[in-house]
Amino acid sequence: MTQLFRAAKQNRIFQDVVEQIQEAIIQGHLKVGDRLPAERELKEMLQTSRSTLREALRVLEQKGLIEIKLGMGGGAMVKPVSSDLIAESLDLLIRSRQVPLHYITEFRERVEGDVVRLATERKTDADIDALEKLLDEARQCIDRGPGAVPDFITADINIHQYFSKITGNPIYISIFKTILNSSRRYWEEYLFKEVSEMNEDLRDLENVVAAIKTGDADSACKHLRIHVRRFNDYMQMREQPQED
Amino acid sequence: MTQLFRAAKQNRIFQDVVEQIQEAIIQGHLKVGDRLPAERELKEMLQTSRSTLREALRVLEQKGLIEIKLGMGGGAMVKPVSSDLIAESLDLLIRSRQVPLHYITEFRERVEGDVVRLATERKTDADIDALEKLLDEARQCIDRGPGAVPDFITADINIHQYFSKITGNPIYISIFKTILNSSRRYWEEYLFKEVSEMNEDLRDLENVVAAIKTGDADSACKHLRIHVRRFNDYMQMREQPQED
DNA sequence: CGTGTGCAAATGGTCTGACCATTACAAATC
DNA sequence: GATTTGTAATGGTCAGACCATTTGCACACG
Repeated sequence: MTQLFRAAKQNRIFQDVVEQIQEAIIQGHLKVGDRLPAERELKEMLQTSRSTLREALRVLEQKGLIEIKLGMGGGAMVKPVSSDLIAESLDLLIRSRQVPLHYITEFRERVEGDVVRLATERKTDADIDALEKLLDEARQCIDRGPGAVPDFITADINIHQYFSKITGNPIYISIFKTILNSSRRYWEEYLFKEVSEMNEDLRDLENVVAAIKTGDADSACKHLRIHVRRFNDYMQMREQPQED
Repeated sequence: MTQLFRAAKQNRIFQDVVEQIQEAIIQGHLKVGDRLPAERELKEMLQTSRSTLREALRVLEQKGLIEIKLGMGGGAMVKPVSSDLIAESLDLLIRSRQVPLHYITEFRERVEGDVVRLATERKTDADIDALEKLLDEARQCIDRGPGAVPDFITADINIHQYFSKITGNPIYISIFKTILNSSRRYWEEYLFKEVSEMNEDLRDLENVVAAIKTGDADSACKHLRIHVRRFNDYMQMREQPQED
């Protein structure tokens, strides 16, 4: 009765292997950058077959805990846990349309509104410069005409993403990186069919940046929320044109 | 030149298989509840080996796209994409301590503050009843003495989680489900060593619920933020007692 | 007729051993 | 010294076998 518990392993040995390695990483016994033994060694240590071990490695890789390189000197390395892990899940959520658009919008409207508040408090002069440069890029895309819409969307995303970067909080940064990139396909499909809409979008963002610059958090938040809400309404109108 | 592109498959055939099946699911060719062919059939259709196919299935399973059951009549079923997918990523983030506690707290303080605002707007009488019942459970745990601390924490988590449920927004629900459960280990380690602290915690929550009940969103938000901040400070003091 | 029991088939899980493809490094060659 | 070539380590793939679990059906038994 010395080792209490251990060795249940339901069915599914590979799950057991996953948990052992994952725990070793989280507990710090395996540090970032460490290399796991080669598969043919590891299978001996774990007393399992190579196929089973490899299934476990696939899971760990998908979890973002390890990275596997090919060839001699390759193998499984422990990866730094990145907030980007949240990305794929959110992306799947949005792409599979399991979550109605209005929930995504509600989340974005409120949380990003809060983000620009934080950004207003924490901005530096360099941040303002960077934002104005990004606004300029967007402006140039509009001048280049309808062919530049994808670039305009990219510039738009960069601006929104920059707001979260100013907060310095990796959770905000990661969540917005995901939600913006996942929403991109909607924008490409439904928005910016006319130049006026690009101008409207740009004007909104200019207002937000101006408010951040002058330190008016309420105004920044307000303009951002109006902006998110308005373009959401455009998309919903065009997604379900049966509305009256 | 009829099939343009297809069949690049770098190295890593299983990746190719993952993408094909994933795309079929997202595009809707495979619907929720559909069963994939048995492994021995699928490997023929994809012209690959069973081991390679199985590595692909492990990845899809880890992504939460399919669920695999054992035995006759079992096999891989397409699962509804759940917001719970975000959970594991956040959990890994928090557990591996890659993100300093104060960022997590900042995120929680602000976003959960917003959640209780929403909850104040959307609550029903049944919600208030449920919340007061949960408060009562927490109260009873305190009466049961120090041994009931784990139960008290569970009750505490349930209350916070209920706030997000009232919003009805699956993104909020999923994010808080995760962040609360992941934080549990901190609370168990650092908090509630004395009854007074449990009482303090309970009083805070009672204030929030009371504000939600009377429809005072500002008050609900304020009390919640104070609460989150205060207990964060407790934890940080005890985590790094070298501070002066 | 109803019921329970056990067999059989389908299916995922594991194992073995082989071979291929890629990579790094060292040795040989110019 | 630079370039080429070989070699060994390592992950990727494959084929085929057997095991464990589950379901459903047939058959025996009451």
